Amino acid sequence: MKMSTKGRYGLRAMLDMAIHQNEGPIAVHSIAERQGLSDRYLEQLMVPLKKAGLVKSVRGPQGGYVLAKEPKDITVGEIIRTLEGPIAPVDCVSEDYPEECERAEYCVTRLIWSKVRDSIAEVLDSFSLEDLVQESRRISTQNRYMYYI
Amino acid sequence: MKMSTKGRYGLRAMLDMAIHQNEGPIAVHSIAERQGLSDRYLEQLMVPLKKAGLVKSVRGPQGGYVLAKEPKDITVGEIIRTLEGPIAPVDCVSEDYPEECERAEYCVTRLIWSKVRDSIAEVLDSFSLEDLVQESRRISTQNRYMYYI
DNA sequence: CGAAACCCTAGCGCAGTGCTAGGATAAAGG
DNA sequence: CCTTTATCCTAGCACTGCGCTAGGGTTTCG
Repeated sequence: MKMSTKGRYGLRAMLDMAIHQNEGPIAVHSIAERQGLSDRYLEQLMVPLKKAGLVKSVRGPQGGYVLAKEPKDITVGEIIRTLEGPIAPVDCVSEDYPEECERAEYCVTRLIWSKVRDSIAEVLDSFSLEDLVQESRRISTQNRYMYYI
Repeated sequence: MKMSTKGRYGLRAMLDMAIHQNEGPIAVHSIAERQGLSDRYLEQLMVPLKKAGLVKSVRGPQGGYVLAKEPKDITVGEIIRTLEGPIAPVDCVSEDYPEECERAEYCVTRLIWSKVRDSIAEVLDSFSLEDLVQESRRISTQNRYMYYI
């Protein structure tokens, strides 16, 4: 039941972009530097994010990535699903195309997994990037007006 | 964010034992047969369950495993934690010994992960084996009094 | 004594993770 | 035009854990 670095790094990158939203396109290497991540690896995570319509890219010098929507319209759930796939503690209760076994109809444990899935989704969908930016500001102003993520 | 077969098979085995609780010690191979699992593999899952005090073993012929507590006193959460380890979508919010990085204090995304952890734990801890047995009976009586899991 | 069960350890193929690497392509600035 | 700066695209690779299989050893009942 572990989240991979894809979801974690991706969320941090998206939050970083939301915080620096008014600074024009942001290069991957500058996000990676601030976040202490490999830029070549982070680069790869931007591909699905772009495909999903969460970010837009600008090529060439002074290029980089921009959020494709307002932070308030991007939920954590969207980001995680884009990078980690549909939420599913087990395949038979996947949000997309659950691979139900022949016992599914009578499966009691399956009820548990679907409740777990829903509770995870509920948390992830209840937070927008905007919420995280505000929370970040709140924490940071308590610490010499520095932005930490 | 996937549960491994350890937790899934283990929970099914425990539920199977709860359903056949009044039949004395239950051999691993009979559980495996009913559940369609490899008995040698299931055998290995019994080791941590025994260590955790969830089941007791009886050796020799007519031996097998018995629940060490009443089904109502065994939660799904206990079983899953025993087989999958502490609940933790990421290591820095593990229930046991979170490996906090130096940014933990100011980390906004960490707040999300801790809420995810809590919501998972809340679901898993709210169900006992007794609950599942009853649910199983309810479903099964709708289907010719057969026990499905 | 022998069969039936639990117990213990080792190994192994497979898939996914978390990168690194080498380039190709586009665009802005001189 | 040409260099620089960035995104884009593909490949590969070490490592880890998963999901078993296998070969025994040990206890206990009839």
